[in-house]
Amino acid sequence: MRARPSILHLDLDAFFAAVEQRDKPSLQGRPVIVGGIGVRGVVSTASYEARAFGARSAMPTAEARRRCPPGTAYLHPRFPAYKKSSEVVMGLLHDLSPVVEQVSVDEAYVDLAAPGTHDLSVDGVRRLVAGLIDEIASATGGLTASAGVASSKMLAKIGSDLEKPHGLVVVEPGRELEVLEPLSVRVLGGVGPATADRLKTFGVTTVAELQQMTLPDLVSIFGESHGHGLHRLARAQDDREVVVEREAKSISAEETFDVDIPDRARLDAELAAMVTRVGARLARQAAFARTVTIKVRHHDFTTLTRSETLVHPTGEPGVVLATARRLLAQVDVADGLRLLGVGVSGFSGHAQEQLAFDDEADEATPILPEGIDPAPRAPDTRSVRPTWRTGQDVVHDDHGAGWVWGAGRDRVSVRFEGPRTPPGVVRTFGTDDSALSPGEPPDWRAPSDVSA
DNA sequence: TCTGGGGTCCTAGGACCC
DNA sequence: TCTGGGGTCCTAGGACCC
Repeated sequence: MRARPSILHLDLDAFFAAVEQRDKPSLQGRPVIVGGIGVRGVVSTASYEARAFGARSAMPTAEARRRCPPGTAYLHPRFPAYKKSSEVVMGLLHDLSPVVEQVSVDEAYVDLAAPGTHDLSVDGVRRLVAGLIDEIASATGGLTASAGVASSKMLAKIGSDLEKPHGLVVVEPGRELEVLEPLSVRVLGGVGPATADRLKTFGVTTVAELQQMTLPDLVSIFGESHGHGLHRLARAQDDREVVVEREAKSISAEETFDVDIPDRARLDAELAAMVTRVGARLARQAAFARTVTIKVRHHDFTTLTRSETLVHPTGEPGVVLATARRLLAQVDVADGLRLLGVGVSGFSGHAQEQLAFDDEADEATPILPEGIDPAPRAPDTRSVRPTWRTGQDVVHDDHGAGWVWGAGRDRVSVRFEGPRTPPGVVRTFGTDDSALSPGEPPDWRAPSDVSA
C-alpha cells in the first residue's frame, strides 16, 4: 500500500452498449442488450436503460427478453468497433503514464507515480482524473468512464465502482478501511458466488465480519493461498504493482451449439475450424505449445477437459488437430455435445528450446511428431513454384528435415523438428530456394549427422 | 432463468526420480 | 524386503474475472 493515492483504475461504463448507442442515435435512451442473440446466448452488456428492467451481464438473453419491454434492441457484439474506441482511451491513459496495465478492452490500471511529475495530493489527483474523464468523452464521441484512485489496486478498483456511471472516487490514504469495512465481501477480488456462499454459512457477509475470522480458520476452510488472500484483502493489504505486459499462457477457442451435436463428422469439422483459429493466433505470436486440451460440455451441462502434453512444443495446426482428435475420440458423444473447445498451453520460446537441445544433443531420441502422418503429399501442380502447406509439407535443407511452419507468397519458414535438430528453431527461405527440397518424409529413425 | 467465450490461478492425486 | 520423504511433472476439475 502506498502513501499517496497514485493508482488509477478506469472502467468504461456499459461499454459495448454505449458504443452502440453512440453509433446509432435511434438507440439513445432506449434499453440495449449486447451479447449472444441465439437460443443459448447470454448478455455481454446491458445499457443502463436495460438494467432498470433487471437485465444484467451473464444473464441468458432469453431471460433479458422476458424482462425488457418491447422496443429493446438486441445486438451482436461488434468487436472491431469496441477495439477502436478502446485504443483511443488507452492512448489517453498512456499520455498520463508509461505504466498502464490493460485488464480488458474496457478496463485498465495506471501508475500515476511512474512519471514523477503529477501532483499526487488528493485534490491534484482529482483534478487530473476529472480532466481525463472529460477528454475521454470528447475523444470518443461521448463515452463515459468511471474512475477510482487509491493507494492500492484493490481500493482503486472498488473506488471506480462506487459511483458508477460517470463517477470519480479518490480514496484518501488512511481511510481505506473506513471505505472497505461496510462493503460486501463480494467486492474483494477472488470472492465469487461459491466463496460468498461458504462465508455466509459462517455468518460473514461484510468485510468487517470477515476481519473477525482467524487466519488458521480461513486457511483450513479455503486452502493455503485463498485463505491468506482473504485475510490480507479484508485488511486492505494489497501491494500488487501495476504491470505493463503479461504474456499469454494459453490460447483457446470454444463454441456452444444451438442444438446438441451427436454426429462425430460434424464435431470433427467444428474441431478443425477451431484449431485453425487457434493455430493462426499461435502463429501470430510465434509461440510453440506443448499441451493440447479439449473441452466438452454435455446436454446436462456437465463439463470435462482432456489434455495431452507432447514431447516437443508445436506450432503446427496439423499436430494440434491430430492431438485434439485423439482426445475427442476418448469422449462419449452419443447424447450430443452442447459445447466443444480446443486450447493450447505450455508455451516455450526459441531460446529455451535451443538450450534444451544443447543439453540433450547426444541423446538423439528418434521422435515422430505425434499424430502426423509422414507420408508425402502429391505435388501441387497449380503453380510452377512449389506451394507449401503449413503443418503438412515436409522440407529438407542441409540441416535436416522440418515441417512448414508458415508459408507466404515469397517466403516460407520451416520449423525443424527432427531428432537432431533443435525443436522450435525456425528458418526462413525464399519459396524457390534451392536449399529446399520437398516431398520426402524425414527418416526420423536414421537422422543425418548434424554438427551442433 | 437454464446458463457465452476468452482467459488466470489453485488444488489434489498419481507417476516418477533421487 | 519393506519403508520414507521431497520435488517435479502431468492431468482434471473448479473458482473466478471481464
